[in-house]
Parts: sequence; C-alpha cells; structure tokens
Amino acid sequence: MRFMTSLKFIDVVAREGSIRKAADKLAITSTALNRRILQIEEEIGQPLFERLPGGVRLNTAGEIFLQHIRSQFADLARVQSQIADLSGIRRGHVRIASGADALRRFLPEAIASYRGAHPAVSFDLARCYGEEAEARLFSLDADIALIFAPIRAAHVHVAATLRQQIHCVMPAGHRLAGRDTIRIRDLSGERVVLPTAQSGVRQLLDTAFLRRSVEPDVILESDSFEFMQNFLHFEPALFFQIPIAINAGRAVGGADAADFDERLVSRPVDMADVAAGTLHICHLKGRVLPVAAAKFLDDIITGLRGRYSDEVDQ
Amino acid sequence: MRFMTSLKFIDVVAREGSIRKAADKLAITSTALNRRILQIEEEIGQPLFERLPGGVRLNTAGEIFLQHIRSQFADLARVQSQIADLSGIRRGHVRIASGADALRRFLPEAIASYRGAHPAVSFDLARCYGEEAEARLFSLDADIALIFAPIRAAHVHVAATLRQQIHCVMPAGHRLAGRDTIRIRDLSGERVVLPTAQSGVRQLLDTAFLRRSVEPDVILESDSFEFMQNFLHFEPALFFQIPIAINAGRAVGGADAADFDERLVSRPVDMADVAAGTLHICHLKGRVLPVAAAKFLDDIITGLRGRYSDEVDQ
DNA sequence: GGCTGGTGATGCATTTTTTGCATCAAGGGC
DNA sequence: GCCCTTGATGCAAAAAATGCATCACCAGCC
Repeated sequence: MRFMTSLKFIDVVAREGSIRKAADKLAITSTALNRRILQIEEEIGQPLFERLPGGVRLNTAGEIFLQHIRSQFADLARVQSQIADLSGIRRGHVRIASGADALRRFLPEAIASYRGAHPAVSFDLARCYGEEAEARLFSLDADIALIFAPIRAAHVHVAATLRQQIHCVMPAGHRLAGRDTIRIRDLSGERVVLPTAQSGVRQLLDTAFLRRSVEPDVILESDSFEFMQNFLHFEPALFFQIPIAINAGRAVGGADAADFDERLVSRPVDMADVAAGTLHICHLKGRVLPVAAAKFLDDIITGLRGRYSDEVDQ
Repeated sequence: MRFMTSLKFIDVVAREGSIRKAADKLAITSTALNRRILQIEEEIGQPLFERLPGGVRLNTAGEIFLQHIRSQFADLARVQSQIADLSGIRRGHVRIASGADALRRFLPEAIASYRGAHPAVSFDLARCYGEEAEARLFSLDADIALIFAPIRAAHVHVAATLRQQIHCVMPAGHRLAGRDTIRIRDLSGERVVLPTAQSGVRQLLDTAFLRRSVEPDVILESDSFEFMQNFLHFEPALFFQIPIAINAGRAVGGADAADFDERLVSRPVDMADVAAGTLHICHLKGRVLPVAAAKFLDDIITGLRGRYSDEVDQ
C-alpha cells in the first residue's frame, strides 16, 4: 500500500525511538525517513515527535496520531480481507497473543483444523503473559488474545470465557497417582515444579499454598511447560497445568485424561483448595475484526462450547 | 494530507461516475487520475470500479473500500481536531445536515453562540429531508443531523430528542387568531399553505386531515418556510411550523409567542388532533465525533434541555 | 576541558515517480 | 454508419523522493 508507507514509517520510528535505527530497519536512508516525517508533521501542523539528544520520542499529539495510524492499518486489513472474501479466496491473516497454556495443544490443533478449511489463511502466534497480551490488542499487534488470568484493561472485550480447574501432573508411579483428586495439604514438602510468577496458574497456586499454609519443595521454576513436563521424566516431581494445555480440546475426566504422555498422569486439584481459573478469549473492544480473524474466533468458541459446554460462557 | 490524496480521488471518481469529470473537478488530467486509480486497484489486488461505456461505477469491492476511505477521512478529521485541541487552539469544523425547521432560527442562534466561545470553529450546513440527512451521516458528509421525522436507519444514533407540537401561523387579524388552540375541524375549507410532502410537519398534518376527514383549501405548497411566511403578508392563509422554527430556543407559550413577525401570530394545534412530532438530534452510530462537533452537539442538547426541559429526552 | 559517538537537520546532485499530451480502441445514441 | 464520449497507453517533461556529504547539537567519558 503505497499511500500508507509514510504512516508505517511513523509507527516504526516510534517503536525504535530513533530515526536512524528505523531507517536501517526500513532499508532506506535516515535522510529520506527524516524528511517524510518532517513533511507529515508539517501537514498535521504540529510536531509529532520530541527531538531528544539520543533520538526521538512521541509527544502527546504523536501518540494520538499513532493510535489513529494503527487503527487505520487494522481497518485496512479488515477491508482487504473483506474484499478478498468477496472473490471467494478466503485469504487472510490472523494474529494471536496467547499464554503458554493455550499455545501447547489447543491452538496448534485449532489452527491446523481451521487451515484445513481455509488454506490461504496465515497465522501469527505471540506467546505472552496477560498484561502484554492486552497491550498487543491495544496496539493492534494482535487480533485475538487468549489470556488465562483476570482481564485488567477496560478496552478488552471478552468474547468467551472457559473455566479451567488446575490439574496436577506427575509420573505414573507417583504415590499421589492413585488419588482421584489432589488436595493441597498432600503437597506439603512434596517436590514441585512451578511456572513463573507471571503465569495465571502460578498465581492461583500461590494463593492456595498461602491460604492452606502449605509449603511444597519448589525445586524448579520455568516459563516453559514443555521443559517442566520433560523434566518429570528424570526426577519425580509434580507440576501443574490446566486441561486445555494437556489435551487440546477434549474434556478431561478423572483418571483417564493423561493421553498427552503415557508416562505421566494428571489429576485435578480439589476445587475446595484451588479456585478454577478462567481462560479469556478476547479482542479489542469496538474493533471490527478482519473476516479471517472473526471467523477463527467464532470457530474456536463454538469448538470449545461443543467440548466443554458447561464451562464456556458468553 | 498528501498521503490521503489518492483516496480522496477515489471518492470523487465514485461520486462523479466518470474519471474525466472527476479529473476536471480535481484540476488534474484524466490521465494522471486514471493511473492513480489503476495503481490503487493493483495494490488492492482487485478492481474497484466497473468500466462502463459511459464512465465508471463502483463494484462491490469498491463500495467496501469507499466506505473505508470515508471513515478514514472522518477519523483523520477527528484526530486532527483532537491534536489541535491539545494546543488549546479549539479549531475545528462541524458539518450539519438539518431539516428546514431547525435551520430557520434555532441553528443560526446556536451556531453564533458557539462561535462566540470558539471563533476558530467553522460550520457547514446542508438543508435536507430525513432520509437524505441519514444518508449524509452514513457517507460521513455530515457529523450531526437534526431530523424532524422518524428515524429509519439502524446506523443512526439518536443523542437527544425534542417533542414539538405543530403550531398554526396566521395573520394577526385572522378569524382563528382569537383561539388559544386550533382544532383540525376549524381548518375545513380554510386556505392553507403546506410544506412539501417530504417534510415531517406535512406528514403529521396529512395524517390528521385524513383521520378527521377535513379538507382544507391547499393554495400553495413549498419547501421554503420563509417564502410561505412572507406569502401570508399578501394573502390571508394559514401555515404550519414547529416552535423551534418560530423562535430559536425560547419556550412557546399560548398567545404571546409570535415574536418572529409582528404581523403574524402562532397558535398550537390541539394535541388531540395532531400528535406531537419529534426532532431527532443524531450522529452516526459507533462514530467518535471530532472534538468540535462533539462539543457543539453537547452544547445544543444542554441548551435545549434548559429551555424545553420537559420535552427533551435521552 | 576536550574528545568521541550518537542524534536529527539541510544543501545539492541523482534517481524515481508522477504528470500531461497525443493517440488508440470500444461502446452507446442518433 | 457516423459521431461522441469513455477509459487505457506510449513517450517526454515536470515534480518529488532519495542518497551523499556535512553541519550543529548533546551526553558520557577520559
């Protein structure tokens, strides 16, 4: 889109905080970039950047304008996908910001299934924690966010929620593997592997440990579920996940749910000890999503509703 | 805005229905304009216009894209006004589509008063009937519409309504001038001057005449209230208006309301005969108005609420 | 205090893009 | 069948964007 390049340039300069760095990234000279920015500032009638010794920074006008630019780009993408849809191409691009939970099993399966029906749609997955996912929606870097944590910002629209009970994953031979549900008091002194403090699962667990005055033996913290799961093959320990991270979309029964790894089993943590968390499926409030994103959002919600009819809301 | 010119060109071509005519209007050659359009079509990846022997017409993709262009322009105007507002300039432009009723007295006074406080704000007034006013909101040619008629389209957001009883205007010496209110049956055979059929006042009257089986002597139809009012100086007859068209914002009492023209008096038509009409003050649903327009809208609504507290809603 | 390494701004020559003129081919009205 | 108007296109001129070299400025640092 030739008529949008100057605007894209402003976005990049704002992100880089420097005209020269942005020029490098855009593969043009800083001169050209500088002049384009000066020209736009003149057309607006006001400077958009503060010139600092170490680079540039958006001023208030610039922030307003940048938000406008981003919404224009998002809207253009929507229009393009709508137009492409007219000719039956069903082309498009969907950008998702998701926590590691949904990224493990659910999204790969969901995206593959969607691409089976619409092979011309491409995807962009960014793994991030709740706050960052919300920021990505706001800066229009993501169309859809899947957040297993409370929603903080008012500009996020929650299209659906999925209640998820935390499950405890352990080697098949573990002494707790016989239980139907795991109680928090069982974990006292037990070797556990925990996700990082930013994760929604961790926050629910920390609350529960505190409330029950239980102190497990935390031998490892990681932001990688895959790493933690593999670690269990070498040292017997417990780690925690939500069902959606264990097996893409299938409902999780009591004891027969561990089809994700034959050497491991998963058992729900008793609801009396740990409150169920909520996976939020969201997009930016007031935004009209591109056709592909809207359809994908629709698909995963109906998909979840089919599998977890009781726990899906809205 | 250099980066928007190509888009503006598309808008003009779509309105003119011909590249050459649009080129004339834009003071460039048809060659240049034609090429810009071809270029954009290539960037979109699809033609936006159908080429007909007599010119061009938007295809479906073009209509989607044009709507996008117009919303971009409207949004840009909003952003500009917001940025101008930052520097305390209070500059802006407000475009209003209004029926002739509100255009007579109310809007001149309201706009003059607003410009007293914000002299850098300019206005654009388009006189039109209900349906056209709604279309202007939709095509983003107007920010605010004042419509004395039912709202048809779902995309119109009604910010406030004002109930207005129809008044009968007549020469001071008319035989009905003594009445406090006018009954429809009084008008049988009476010489009357009516607004055109598209007008909201006329539609209310027609319903009333039909219902009461009254046939007045319609000697004149016009879309100009001013013409009809002046006509009454030369031939005794009755014509009809709503209070807001008679005296800008002042509440209309029974007999002392005819300060608009000393040789004429106005009397309300009995509410049992003619239902009160509703003046709708609206803007496009989901649209964020430019600062100046939003503020003006706010001003007239609070102004009306101060004067007609009972009849203003929402 | 002067040096160094970074920033954005600017004059000038070059390259790229846009524009205008002349002309073509196609379709509807008479 | 003619005439007129339409949009498309080749080619040269005009205009705009770009790149290079350079300036002025500031912060950190020796």
